[in-house]
Amino acid sequence: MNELLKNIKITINEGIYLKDPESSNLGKRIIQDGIILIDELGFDNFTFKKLGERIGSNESSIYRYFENKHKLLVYLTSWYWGWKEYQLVFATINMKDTSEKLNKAIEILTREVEQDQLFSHINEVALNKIVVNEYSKSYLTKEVDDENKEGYFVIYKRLSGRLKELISDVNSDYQYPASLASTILSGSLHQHFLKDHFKSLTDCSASTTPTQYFIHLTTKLLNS
Amino acid sequence: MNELLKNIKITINEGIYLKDPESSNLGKRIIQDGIILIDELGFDNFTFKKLGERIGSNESSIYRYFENKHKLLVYLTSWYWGWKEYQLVFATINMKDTSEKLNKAIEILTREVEQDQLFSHINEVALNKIVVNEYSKSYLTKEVDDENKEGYFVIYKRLSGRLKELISDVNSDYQYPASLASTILSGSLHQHFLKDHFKSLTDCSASTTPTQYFIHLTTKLLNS
DNA sequence: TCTAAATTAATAGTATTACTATTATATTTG
DNA sequence: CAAATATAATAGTAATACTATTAATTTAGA
Repeated sequence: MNELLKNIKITINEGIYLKDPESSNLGKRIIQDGIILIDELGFDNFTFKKLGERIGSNESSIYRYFENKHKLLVYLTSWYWGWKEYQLVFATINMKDTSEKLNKAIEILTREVEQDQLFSHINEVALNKIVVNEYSKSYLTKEVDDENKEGYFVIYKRLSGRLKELISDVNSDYQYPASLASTILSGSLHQHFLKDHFKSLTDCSASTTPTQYFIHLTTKLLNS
Repeated sequence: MNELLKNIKITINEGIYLKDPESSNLGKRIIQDGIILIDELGFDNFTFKKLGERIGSNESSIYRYFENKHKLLVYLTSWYWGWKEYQLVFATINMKDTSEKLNKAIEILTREVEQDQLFSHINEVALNKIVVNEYSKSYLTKEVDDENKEGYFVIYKRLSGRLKELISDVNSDYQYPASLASTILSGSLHQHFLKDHFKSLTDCSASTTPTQYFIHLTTKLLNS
């Protein structure tokens, strides 16, 4: 089993990068240290120059992998959602009960992230923090429609679609499965953000998790 | 009544601006044309230089009102939430039935925005688009905790608190009133965004509104 | 109404960002 | 081992996000 897993690679749309960062050592360092540095500085303060300094390489070399830092963010967050999708599919594949399956999916998509040994150069905990703090910046742009057409957000859309299907499998009469799926996905990031910065705006805390909130909400909505 | 309304001014935390833009003609043009220009260019491409050119004034004059464009965004979005709060309070003040009151509040907070004649130099339709596309950028920063301490987000927090109270008034046993309130507020912006750019991720469209989705969701959740 | 104070406009300048281009030096591959 | 490819170093540009200074204009008070 572990041998099989070693061959898993999360596939990212080729239009997002100029050169596949998985194809070289420098590329992997760009990803590995890029994640750490964006987490540390925040995306707004992050520059390729700073990343170059950090990895002992040159700004211009990084530009040979990614056109600009926005594309790097799209790459990293796509990877994150691909990783979540893989977990979701893997964990629910043998489940038969639709409610159990949906609850498992919600758990995977809303829970606190832990390090995954499978992808050694990726710090998933830091990457999750990037997704919570910066994901919306990747699509809240004037170029969103063009980039969407180019397939930059396919992984996220596919994941949201899977969740929507699971919702409809539990209750095919529910009228808003797509909206509920997107509410869970983006709402979960938001609740995690609120518990770290705006405690008064959420009931989530150390003892109450976004997972509990969203499972309760979904259960109530679908079981009438 | 109209005379009374004419004196309404939405009060913004003084730390957000250097000089009150409501206090001068130039200040009002900064707000009025700032809204149009941010809507047109997107916040990322917006600069004080471009705004200066547009209003026939100088970049450095704008800096005397706002330290930087981030503060202008915080100002504009605060104003927006203050405007929504005023609508909410005004519309629900004489209502007795708690469910009716909550539904009215959700309607006000999630509906399509229309021009308000009361505030002549503010284009609320454009401002709403700014809030949908840019609001999260105002708090997804490394400075969020400091700015929160300074009171930059009080209006939004107060509004979310009001919604939370209305939720609890309908069903005091519901365990997640604060999370539900923030889910409705930020989720509504998100659903509006999705229907414009990612139709497959939402059930909202010309015929189905975010208001319907959130009222259905809230009703189901609170009435057991 | 005149003067002083305050505001605004114009100009210039700086550090940083977000790149591009060129060339030199490694490294890999056939 | 040569050729191809990748990387590093250097330099340069246009735009951004400001700050400082001074001049012109407006406003407010005596």
